[in-house]
Amino acid sequence: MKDVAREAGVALGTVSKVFNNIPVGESYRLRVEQAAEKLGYQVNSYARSLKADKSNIVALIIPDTINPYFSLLTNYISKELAERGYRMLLATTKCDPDTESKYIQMAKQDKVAGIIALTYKPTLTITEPLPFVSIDRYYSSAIPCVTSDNFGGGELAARKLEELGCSKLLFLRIGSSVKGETDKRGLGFEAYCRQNKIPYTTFLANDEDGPEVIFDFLRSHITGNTLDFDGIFCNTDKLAFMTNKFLKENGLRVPEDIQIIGYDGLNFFGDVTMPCCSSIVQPVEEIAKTAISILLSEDRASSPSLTCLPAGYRPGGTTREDIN
Amino acid sequence: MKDVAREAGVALGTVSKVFNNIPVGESYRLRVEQAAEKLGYQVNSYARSLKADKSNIVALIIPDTINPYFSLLTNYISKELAERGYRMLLATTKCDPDTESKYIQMAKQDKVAGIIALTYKPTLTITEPLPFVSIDRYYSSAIPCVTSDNFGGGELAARKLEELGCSKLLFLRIGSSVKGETDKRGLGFEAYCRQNKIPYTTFLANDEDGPEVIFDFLRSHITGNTLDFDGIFCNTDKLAFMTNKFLKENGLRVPEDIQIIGYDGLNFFGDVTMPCCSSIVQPVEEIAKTAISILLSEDRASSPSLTCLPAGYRPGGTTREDIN
DNA sequence: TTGTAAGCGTTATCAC
DNA sequence: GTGATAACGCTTACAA
Repeated sequence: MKDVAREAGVALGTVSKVFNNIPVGESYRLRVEQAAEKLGYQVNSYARSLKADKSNIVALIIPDTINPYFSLLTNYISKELAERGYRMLLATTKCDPDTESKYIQMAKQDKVAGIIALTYKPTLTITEPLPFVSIDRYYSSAIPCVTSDNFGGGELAARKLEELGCSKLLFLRIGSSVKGETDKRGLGFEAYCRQNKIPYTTFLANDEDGPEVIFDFLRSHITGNTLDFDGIFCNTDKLAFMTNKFLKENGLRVPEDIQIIGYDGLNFFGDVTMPCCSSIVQPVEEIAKTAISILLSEDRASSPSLTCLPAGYRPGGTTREDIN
Repeated sequence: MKDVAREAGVALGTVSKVFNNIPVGESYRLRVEQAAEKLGYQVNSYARSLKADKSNIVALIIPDTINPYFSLLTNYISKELAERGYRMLLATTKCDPDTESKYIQMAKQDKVAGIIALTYKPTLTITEPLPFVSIDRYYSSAIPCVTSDNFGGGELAARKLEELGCSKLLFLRIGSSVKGETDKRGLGFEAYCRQNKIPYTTFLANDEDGPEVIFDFLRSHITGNTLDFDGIFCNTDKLAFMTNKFLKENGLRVPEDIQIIGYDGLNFFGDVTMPCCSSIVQPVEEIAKTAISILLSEDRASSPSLTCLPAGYRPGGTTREDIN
């Protein structure tokens, strides 16, 4: 910067002003810009952040980027941050609470503008005034949480199955043993069934158990070529996909005899022309946008502590829309 | 840091030494650590980077994190960098050359330790001495490129299909019109066929064309319930998946009558128990490790300008291993 | 409007 | 081994 000032024959402060869009004599501005160009000058963002005691970097802390839902989320958060002039620091935790804490520490050292996290730590305390937004997990009214309307999505799944002619419903769930907002998917489903007097069964498993327990359960409900259920709601698309595969391998017909709805709205290879199953679609892009809006808003104190964005239904081959 | 020094009753320099693991009297070290703990002190990485004129952040520039191959790569690069004490800045470009350039600029300003990029810019010039490693696209001997052994993978696919009893081979390709290392997949396939006198056909399409032209081509080779080919090698798993789906929908039997091998080694939902097709598996984790090793090595000048890591074959339901 | 100088939190140098 | 001091590149009062 000094060199630029010398080259342009102006003072240091003037150069700084030019790069901060602070009004300056037009002739000066030109001279500075030319000098900067000539010298290939670039502002040093560290010096800048040091001075300002903050940066325009946001940290995203997420279990991994392999799970398609996580990678979708990562993609949209990255995109949205870029549009707002922020950069993204990505940390993957494999759901390990210690790693999560470590990265939160690191992010503080890095004086990031804020943290967006999808964590599995049962307890989490953000002492600092550091902007923090949680996704899919509610901690306290002090930490804004953004998620899809899991309860409503569960209700919607039940209603859709009902409309599609199913009368013996089943809710299948596999997931983390750590409580989260996504557990409400099942609650919404059950609430709708009870309210509308639709018989339903629920089977829950934890990730640690593995999918085999789900298959065992299904097996125990197969008699010859029929299953005791004709409509299944799975808490994720992955489970819906696996259930679909399992049933077909066992001689059952999907969607002719059994219809399946998942949750997430994922597509094979991320290609919207290839939905992986009929599903309750998460508004991933909206979730990303909302999380960032809250994170960067001036007064986060006034942000709702829980934001549930509407999820919609999308057919994807495991339901019989044709007969509607 | 000043506060810590005062609290501990030592000089500023001493505190600095403690946090940099520079030998210091044990009693001093203890006092400093306690004071830091008490005050909740954290080093400011901006001040540090400003001083050092470099950081321990590496930028990853990639089209998106939706494509499963990209998200796998992102995941492993993130993991590997973390293990080496680096953090990762992620930038998604949607394959737009301008965006790519912009992010490379930004990364320079951020004084990152290096850049790993999977780009689609036909021309790219890294003037700076900034460490840069390209993935899947070779630019010049000055820019190290890491990729899988695409040529060898193509040969392997042809050999496997031959071993699996196929005699009328087809190579299908859809991809970017920008030349890249991955184009060698087809070359390897063809080379093997020629060398072994196996009849083969090649059909190439660009992303802009869309998959429909591939389907049209296939349609024109279907006669009743048979296809003119019995072994197909697709340049990506996505194409293999789509081809498989198309053929089945058109009454053809995979893998009974037609066997398909893709390239990438992807799994549904990233779950290794659910391969999406028989495939030539990219050593994604190795690619990530190698790229990082080269990027961070002291003398990158001595690094090979093109590193091709071996790709292996993995059955995945679209080939008939049973009859082997 | 422009120039000057202090200071952000570190690290490195050098007497002590 | 320890402690004062300068310097990294930038922003921002404040003085000119």
